[in-house]
Amino acid sequence: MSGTNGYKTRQRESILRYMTEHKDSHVTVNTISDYLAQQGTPVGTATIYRHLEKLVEQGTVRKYTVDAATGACFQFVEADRKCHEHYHLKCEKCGKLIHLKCSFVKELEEHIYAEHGFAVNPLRTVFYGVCQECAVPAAPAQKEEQNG
Amino acid sequence: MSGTNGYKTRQRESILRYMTEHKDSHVTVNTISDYLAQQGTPVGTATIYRHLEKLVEQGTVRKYTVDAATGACFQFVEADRKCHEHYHLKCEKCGKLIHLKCSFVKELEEHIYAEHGFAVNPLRTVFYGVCQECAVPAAPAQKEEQNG
DNA sequence: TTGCGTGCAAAGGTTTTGCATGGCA
DNA sequence: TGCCATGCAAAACCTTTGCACGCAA
Repeated sequence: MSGTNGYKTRQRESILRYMTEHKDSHVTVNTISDYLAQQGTPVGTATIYRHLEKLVEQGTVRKYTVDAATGACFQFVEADRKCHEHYHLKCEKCGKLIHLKCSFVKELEEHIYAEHGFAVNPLRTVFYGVCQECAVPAAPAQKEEQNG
Repeated sequence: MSGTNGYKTRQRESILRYMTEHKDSHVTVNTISDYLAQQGTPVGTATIYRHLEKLVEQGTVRKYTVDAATGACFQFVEADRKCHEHYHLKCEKCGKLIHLKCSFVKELEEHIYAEHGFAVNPLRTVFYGVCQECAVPAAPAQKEEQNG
């Protein structure tokens, strides 16, 4: 984190560009790898992991580990946006990820810090539950797959 | 649940007993496997996974996937307790898991349901952040601890 | 030139699966 | 007896690591 943060390489550019161009979606290393390969600018898996690790440390990218078999999901984080007010809701049935922009959560965050001495990290915290569509009793999906 | 849920076997009893006796801590499959082996009642890894999977579906056990390398953590859930008001705070630095009993969170839960149409599942939701001890640069709490 | 960045492959880990056997009902 | 449960091992998966080479600075 001190000063210069690495060389400017083709691989780094490709990864960073991909992340910025997909800032609203959650992607896996596999997704990135496949995409870059199709674009004619393939990047080794290990390299992707190494870059993503640094980006997570910097706070440029946030990381979710939903499942060990599925692998980790990464999402680009804009420095300009108020990402500390930006939480996520993840539906346990359809796997959909919903962006939650809500001042109420911000209040809770302050409450937990003031009363419980715990500084919540919105970048990592995910609310699990059931979304509106999946809650409809007409279609009680029991065992759905986990997509992104 | 759908009627009879499997045979009553020694392995099943061992796993269930272990989970109920460790309801306050978070254990991995490896932990369970080692413990049962030491107790003289070894159970195959695959069997543990298969049982745990069913227990998670039933809601008897909750599952956390912190890291792909570390593996999933499982915790027994008591049906009697008001677990729907019981959230968890997990420190990203020392790994400590804190139980949060707070009416404010309950309010947020209702707000999200009413305003955003999303039914939060407290059994699965974990707030990530930094605990009081680790926030002080002088004395960080012990590492790698996963009880709670 | 210096030393980080990269890719390949192997190693490490957790989790799943196939199949023959064992045991509950 | 019928069929689920079990265990073993292999497979599948994501992720990390070692090493030789390439390339930015």
